[in-house]
Amino acid sequence: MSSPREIKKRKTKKAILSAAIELFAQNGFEQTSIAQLARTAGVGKGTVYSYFKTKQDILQAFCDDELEFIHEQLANNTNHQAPVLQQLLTIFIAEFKYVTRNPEFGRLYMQEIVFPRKVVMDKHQEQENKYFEMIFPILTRAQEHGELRNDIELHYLCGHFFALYLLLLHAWYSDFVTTDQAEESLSTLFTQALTGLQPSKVITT
Amino acid sequence: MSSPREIKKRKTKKAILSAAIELFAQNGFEQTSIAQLARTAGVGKGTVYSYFKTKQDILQAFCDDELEFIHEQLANNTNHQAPVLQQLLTIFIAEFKYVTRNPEFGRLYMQEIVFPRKVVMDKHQEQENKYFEMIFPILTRAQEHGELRNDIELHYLCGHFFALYLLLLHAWYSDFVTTDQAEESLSTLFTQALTGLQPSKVITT
DNA sequence: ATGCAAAAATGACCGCGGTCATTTTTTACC
DNA sequence: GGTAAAAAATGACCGCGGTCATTTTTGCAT
Repeated sequence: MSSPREIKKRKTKKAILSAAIELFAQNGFEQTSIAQLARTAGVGKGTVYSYFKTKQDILQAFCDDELEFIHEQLANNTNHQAPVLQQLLTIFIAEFKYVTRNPEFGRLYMQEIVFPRKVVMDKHQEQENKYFEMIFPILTRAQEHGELRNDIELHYLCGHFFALYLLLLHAWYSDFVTTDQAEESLSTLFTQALTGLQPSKVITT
Repeated sequence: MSSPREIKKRKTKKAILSAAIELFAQNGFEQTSIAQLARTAGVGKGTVYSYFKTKQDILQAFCDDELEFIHEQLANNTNHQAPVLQQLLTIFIAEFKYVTRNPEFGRLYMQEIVFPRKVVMDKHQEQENKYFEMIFPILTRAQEHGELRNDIELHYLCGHFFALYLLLLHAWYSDFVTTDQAEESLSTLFTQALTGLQPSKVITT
């Protein structure tokens, strides 16, 4: 699998991605043309399109890589003894910070993640599974510890928290909450979701 | 406000929107060019852009109008005595059905609603307020009836349900749930959100 | 080394969304 | 009705994302 051909291809792909990172960061996504990107990467315009289907895909590939790195970081540094609320907050806020660091990238990235085109579904499924793999263990442990109901399917449980994370991002992009307020808001939402939206008629211990 | 000029402008705008509806429905959004749209509407290409900032805005205007109509319909036909779960389900499923009828439109529409560009923020705020105006009364009544906790701010309460609605759309666009399963899934999610994700140590009545 | 087929790179080319200087239409005033 | 200023309509034009027939490079058998 490491024929000289493959090696060169990988190098070219890296070159394109490096050029993309540099130019996107410097001039923004929309303001960077493929021609310019190709020139910076030292390849022809057509070459770019033999490595990436669309301009979007270039951004997607970059963001996916970065996020994967962050997830690995988190996975290794998570305190599995901490309350589930704390663990999830840490993960989602880290992701939030990353996604909103460059609002333009984040917007385009999330648009594609949440409402994917059929074209990129395969990549998307794969990414989603990685996501589950990160969250599921935390939720399972929490279920075992009695922190979470175990009559709720893991996908649903995961969905609730993901949904609130999406809500936070929506609120941020709509200027309802600032970056400073993000953690507090998400914490409130998570807590409310845990305790339930309807009044409990009795005292909870 | 009804000077002959205004009247003609409205007529032109209608013509453009009508052409858009026809062509978008017939050939899809991406496959419809502004030149073609302008020809069908019987105006010049530039004229289209003096009525709408971007191609996206045309779709947005169309969807907004339609959804407003649906909301009015619902507002008049809602049974305010029904359980809050039922009322919310009716509204969100109606909206879901509409948004997913044409997956391509729905995707582009939701992408813009959930992660708006700064450019269209004004329109967006306005739309969001209309949304609150529809949901708030239901939630307030539910709070008064003791169906919902009244120590949760209305925006947050609204957010929880909206978040789960977004999750449903995400799941649908990711092929996790089919249209048939939508209502059941959303019902499950809403119920879980109401009762809470953590075990209640006691009996709820 | 040489020839040759497969793979990779290329840039001219296309139709598109969007702009803007110019033209056409409308309005208001005498 | 004449006319000048304001408003609206227009399409040639631009740079873009994306395609594809052609050229260049590569890997391999001789």
